Amino acid sequence: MKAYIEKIADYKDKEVEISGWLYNKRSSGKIHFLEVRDGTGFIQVVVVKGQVDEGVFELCDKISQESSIKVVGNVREEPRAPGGYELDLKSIQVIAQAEVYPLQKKEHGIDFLLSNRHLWLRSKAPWAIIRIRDEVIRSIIDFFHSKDFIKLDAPIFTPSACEGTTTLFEVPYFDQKVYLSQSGQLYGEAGCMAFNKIYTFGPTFRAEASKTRRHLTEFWQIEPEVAYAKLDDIMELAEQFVTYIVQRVLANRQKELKMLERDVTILEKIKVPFYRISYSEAIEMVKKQSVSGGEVPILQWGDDFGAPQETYIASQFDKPVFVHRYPTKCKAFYMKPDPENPDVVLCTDLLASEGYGEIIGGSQREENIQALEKKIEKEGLPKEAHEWYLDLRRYGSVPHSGFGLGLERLVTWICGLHHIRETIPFPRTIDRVSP
RNA sequence: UCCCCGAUAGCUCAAUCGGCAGAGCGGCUGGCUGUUAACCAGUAGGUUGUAGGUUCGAGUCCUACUCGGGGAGCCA
Repeated sequence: MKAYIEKIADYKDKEVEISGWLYNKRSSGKIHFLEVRDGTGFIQVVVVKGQVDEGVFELCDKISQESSIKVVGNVREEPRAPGGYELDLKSIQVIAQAEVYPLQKKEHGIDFLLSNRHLWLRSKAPWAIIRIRDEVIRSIIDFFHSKDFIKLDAPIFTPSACEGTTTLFEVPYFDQKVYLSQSGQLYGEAGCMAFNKIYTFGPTFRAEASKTRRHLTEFWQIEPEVAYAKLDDIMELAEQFVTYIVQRVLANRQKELKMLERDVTILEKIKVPFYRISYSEAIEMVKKQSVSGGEVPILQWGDDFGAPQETYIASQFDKPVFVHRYPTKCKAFYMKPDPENPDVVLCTDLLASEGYGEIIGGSQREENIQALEKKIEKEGLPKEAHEWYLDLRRYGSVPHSGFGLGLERLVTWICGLHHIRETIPFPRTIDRVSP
């Protein structure tokens, strides 16, 4: 009976056939331990001399790492085996003997691993991370589906730059130039006027010359946009959203979190409501810390937070924290100023706990056409490019709000990783585009 | 774009004051009946990133370049 390792417990004391690859081999002369992976999991296969044909035993001694193999054997519960189950080998077929495999069980440098990313994906840590990423993606779709959001796919080719061209990738498009999308938001706003509740989910591109553990040039964004929603509504949506995803990963990817040695007690605390503080309160926190001898540089009201401030603020909380109402001058043109204080806008950033920093940025959008036109003019943005966007205010404008969540930053935090590049199958960074 | 660090065997790294380039892993050969990145013995494996300079002598010091890493700013 054909079986996948992921479901091996269902086949206890039965004979199964597993098609996979030889992950590792340990041998003691008259007993071989083959660690076999099939993509769905890892299992130890035992080959004892005398209990199998002499030819089978000899063959097992000669199979190289990562050779593709089919094994047939009996599934047995075994506490000494890494996965709790073991396969007693009956027969084995080598599909393709692998050449000497470049990746070893011992340590490797990051440059070597990234150059061999196509092979590195087979190793345990990348395998666990990408499976968690998949669970996050499934959770995102299920969450919005359960709330009757429509998935609206924003274009990847976009016409002339809406927010300036410095961080956009330019691509030739027949006899003109277009840019790779850096956000689906403006299209999402059009979508929410048509479908009320929508979300976009797709790759986005930023040509920022950023060289940090939090940046990729190609990354995936989820951007819900909701008609008639105010800032508070969107913060509630965001905390429910993040809570749902984290709890789903805890429920379905416990084994993978353990492989990554993630402290799940931290994740177990991720439940609504999250903390909420204003930008002004956050500035005060940083000041107070500095007065009592802290090392985080102090900021004046009106300055945007840098990495040290953001890390400090997030580290003061055991759950993610919303920082809302930033100074108007720090934020994008489409954000609506607070009617009670026009110096700040109705925006919110969600900072992940443990110093992982911003995972969500959102706001209530400016729905008044005059205010929006004034802002576009003031920031020197091309008016023609925004005409269709202004139409959304001309024809039945309503308050609306939305946010953007960076998939890879979320996965980095959930997995407790040091660097974002491990959360996407083939990372694109400023100086690496292959494999 | 700016600042800091690095490049030695297939991989991860040593090499004292400028004085014979070495270990583990991986490969190969052999041993081992419960291994967990198995272990033990033997063995092969080098244009020290590139180009130049100083020196009796350079992996080591100097200059430039290339590639990579870490951080800043900006952001998700």
